[in-house]
Amino acid sequence: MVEDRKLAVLRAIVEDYVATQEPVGSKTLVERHRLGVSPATVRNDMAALEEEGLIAQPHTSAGRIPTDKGYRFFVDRLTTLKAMSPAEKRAISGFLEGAHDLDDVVQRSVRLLAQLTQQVAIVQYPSLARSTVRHIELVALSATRLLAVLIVSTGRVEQRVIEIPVELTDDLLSDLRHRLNSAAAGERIAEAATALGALADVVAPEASSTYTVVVAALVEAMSDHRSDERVVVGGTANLARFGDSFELTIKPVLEALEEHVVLLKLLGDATSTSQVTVRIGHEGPYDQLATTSVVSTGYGTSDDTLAALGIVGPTRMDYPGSMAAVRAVARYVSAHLEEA
Amino acid sequence: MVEDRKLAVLRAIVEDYVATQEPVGSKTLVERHRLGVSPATVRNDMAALEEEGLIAQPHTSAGRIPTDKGYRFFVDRLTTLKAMSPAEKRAISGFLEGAHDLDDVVQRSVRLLAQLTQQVAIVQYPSLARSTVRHIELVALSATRLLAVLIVSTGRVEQRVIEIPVELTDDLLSDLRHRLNSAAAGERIAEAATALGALADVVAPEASSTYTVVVAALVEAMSDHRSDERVVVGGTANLARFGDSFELTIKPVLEALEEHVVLLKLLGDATSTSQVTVRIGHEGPYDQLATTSVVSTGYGTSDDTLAALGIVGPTRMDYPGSMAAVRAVARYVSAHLEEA
DNA sequence: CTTGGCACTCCGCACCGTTGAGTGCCAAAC
DNA sequence: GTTTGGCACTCAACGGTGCGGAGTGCCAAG
Repeated sequence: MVEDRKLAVLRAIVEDYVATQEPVGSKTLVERHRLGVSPATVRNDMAALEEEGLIAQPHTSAGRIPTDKGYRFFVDRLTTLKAMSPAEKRAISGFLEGAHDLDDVVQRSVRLLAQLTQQVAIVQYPSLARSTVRHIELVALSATRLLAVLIVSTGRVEQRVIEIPVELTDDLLSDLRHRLNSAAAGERIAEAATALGALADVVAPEASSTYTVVVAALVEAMSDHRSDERVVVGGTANLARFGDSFELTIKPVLEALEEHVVLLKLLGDATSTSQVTVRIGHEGPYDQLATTSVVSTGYGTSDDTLAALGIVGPTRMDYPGSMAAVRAVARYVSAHLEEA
Repeated sequence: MVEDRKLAVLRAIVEDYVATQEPVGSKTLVERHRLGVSPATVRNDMAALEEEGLIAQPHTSAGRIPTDKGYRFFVDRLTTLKAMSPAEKRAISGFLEGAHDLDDVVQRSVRLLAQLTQQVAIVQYPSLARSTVRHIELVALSATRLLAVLIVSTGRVEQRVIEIPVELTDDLLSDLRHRLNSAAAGERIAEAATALGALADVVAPEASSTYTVVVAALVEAMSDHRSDERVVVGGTANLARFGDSFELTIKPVLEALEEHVVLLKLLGDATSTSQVTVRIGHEGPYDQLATTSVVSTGYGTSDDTLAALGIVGPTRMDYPGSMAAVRAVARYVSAHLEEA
């Protein structure tokens, strides 16, 4: 009974603080939420909550704000994920509707997520490593230059321009094309790479040098993890709502957003789970981002998560709303990728 | 003689203000620049410059700062574009070296430009409309689904998944592929689109429905101006150096950077000229960006400018340096595109 | 366990004089 | 005619001071 009220108080503090961005005192609390008890009682509860490290006072004669631990508790125990309203659902699927390009899908997802959550959104490109080869195309640019194009199931396209040691003939080219595709098409990237390597023996000796460079370039493209590191950011303008000190809060975030490596680390383990993950303040790996939280999740086909997406915002954020939005967008994007 | 000194004073004011971000007074001015006259003389000159609207005082007992008109004068008449140092040149070409992808090139250019100028950098993707068709590829996904891939000279790749009304055969596919490529390959996008349309008659009647949908999809992809609107932004963290009021200066810029349409308007006419264009403060189309300037230029092959790139920063910026960097990067990127 | 009362703390704000950089103007010097 | 030193004036920035009020902790009574 008493314990229940304490949690209600914690919830009320979190909600109020998130809404007003100001430390919340006992009086305002009983006014805004029908707690049915007096401010004095609430004060006692607050003292207990502070004892447990769930809330804190910025200074003696101020109201309380939740600590990271308090938010954690709130997220883990006091939150049920809001479902999206039908209108929101329509908005989401409508927003993704017109995209025919992978770039398009990613770009739209970022905007969508940023708009829904009013935070900074991050979307990682689907990992090359976990997708399958759709097609390999070879285009002759000149007698000794070749463009190799690798088209992957998610819609990603990798290209390489290759210098060929001998002159190309149409026959050689179509033979090569055929061999490459029958070996690799439909395979997952890793298998495709080994399959291509294994082909080396079967080739007529006069073509083998050409073959070698082409395969090498393709394998290189397949194992190019740079492309896994591709990440898109949006909604930076939402940082304006922080209201916080620019130097202390916004600058580090902007800097982090510039560094894709950092972003990937922020999205972190989310890549490999379809659960929504929340990382609050100091729980993250960067001290400079001690006042920011990350809400992220993996997305991809039903079999497999391909990449992660999420949002970055102040620890003082609307967790239920953000989590719901992140989950919803991930689902819709996954569905969209599935059908394409 | 006297006129000359007045201009020297203007130049000194601009340079000092850019360096210190603080209004500059007559005394500091004679100390830092060897003007060979007394502060009182400088004060007279300043009064004259203020009369002409080239400088202004934020308040009565403060130093002077250049007006937009003052910067304009400085840029037009007092600036000679610094050449890049050999070290910088090496850095630039080295930075672009490893890029094999168009995405890569664009991405690297943005970072490069942001780093060189310490400002926010913007790079527009090469316009589809002004490039030529390199190759068209058709990949059968299933009996009635087809992936059409359009590869363009700049390295851009457009894809469309197409539902086919009748079952596909290998023969039909390779016939189609051959016809499409011989009609379109090497042509500029606009010509290619019409050439494809004109082919309609030549096709065997049983294939004509397939032909129609494929051509329609390709023409649609070619005339898709969304892709011309693609723009990449980098160096947002450099906004931190503004030191200016967040709400008044940084927020509007962040908002503008979110809107690609706005960005394209900012780059503006630069697309069609290889000259470096400077737009100072209120000269731009957005009132909210009255305290920011844009330095931009077109880039592309030697025959043709394909797109624009540039930087956005406070009106109080290092114009000679920024202009030199923008010009240099544009040149190197152009060269890089040329050879690929 | 809850509540009203009360003394206490301390932030935020407004007010205020001081300081100093910078100006404009003028009369003398070049 | 230009340049210069001198001088009075202006005004933002800064540090100190003094409330007012929100919020607390504690205690004794319900």
